[in-house]
Amino acid sequence: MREILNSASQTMLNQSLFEDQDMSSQLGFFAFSSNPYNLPFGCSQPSLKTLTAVAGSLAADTQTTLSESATQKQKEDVTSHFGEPPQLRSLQRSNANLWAWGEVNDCMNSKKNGGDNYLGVATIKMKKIKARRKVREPRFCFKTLSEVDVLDDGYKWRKYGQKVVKNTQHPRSYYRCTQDNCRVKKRVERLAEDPRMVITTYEGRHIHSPSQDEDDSQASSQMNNFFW
DNA sequence: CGAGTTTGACCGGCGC
DNA sequence: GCGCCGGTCAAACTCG
Repeated sequence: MREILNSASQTMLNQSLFEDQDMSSQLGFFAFSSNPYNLPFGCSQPSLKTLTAVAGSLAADTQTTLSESATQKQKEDVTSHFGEPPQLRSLQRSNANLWAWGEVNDCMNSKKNGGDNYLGVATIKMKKIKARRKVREPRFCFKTLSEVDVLDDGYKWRKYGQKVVKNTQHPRSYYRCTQDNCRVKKRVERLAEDPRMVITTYEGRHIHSPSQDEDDSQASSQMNNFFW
């Protein structure tokens, strides 16, 4: 799995996917059908682009895919934005997974249906969020099948709050990076529809390398590149 | 004893 | 203006 992650990381770096402009203006999700290594991976709306790049590296191993319920328009939009790489075709054909573009729109505290204007809705939400908080750090959100809430991403986190969010059974936990001067936060909650799924949202950029055991140092370093 | 967690209080944005 | 809600604070508590 680490090799796959590293490969995906390199692919994304090569394609300069994580530009601030994209990250700060868009929000999305990237989902995996299983995560036996208990590692967070994947990201965000750069999603359309990222999805294409990362899924190309991961699909065979993790059965990652656009959901069957993705509308034809959504698939066409992906194709029109980024061509039709082999990876994307493989995603569209896969029957294995469950993540819907509609769910992408619904996931962040919204009960509204994403519908056809899936990007439009996400953009509107981000504008609302920006209006509410003047400074909004880049955010990544992804969904992972995991029994544990807090995924080991190589960084040290300190919990600073927990909140029961309306219409959800499971509390949302708030974490901050323990490193001095590092203002990265993450939120962890379980998906109401499927409590086996953990939704992790990162906000901000780490200004340091992950703290890791020696065995993992190389991999974690590349994980760092993968995310930020 | 220091680091991390828990949890009720508080704050600010938003909708009505 | 008021109430709701998500996010944060901070004191008390737990753990190693």
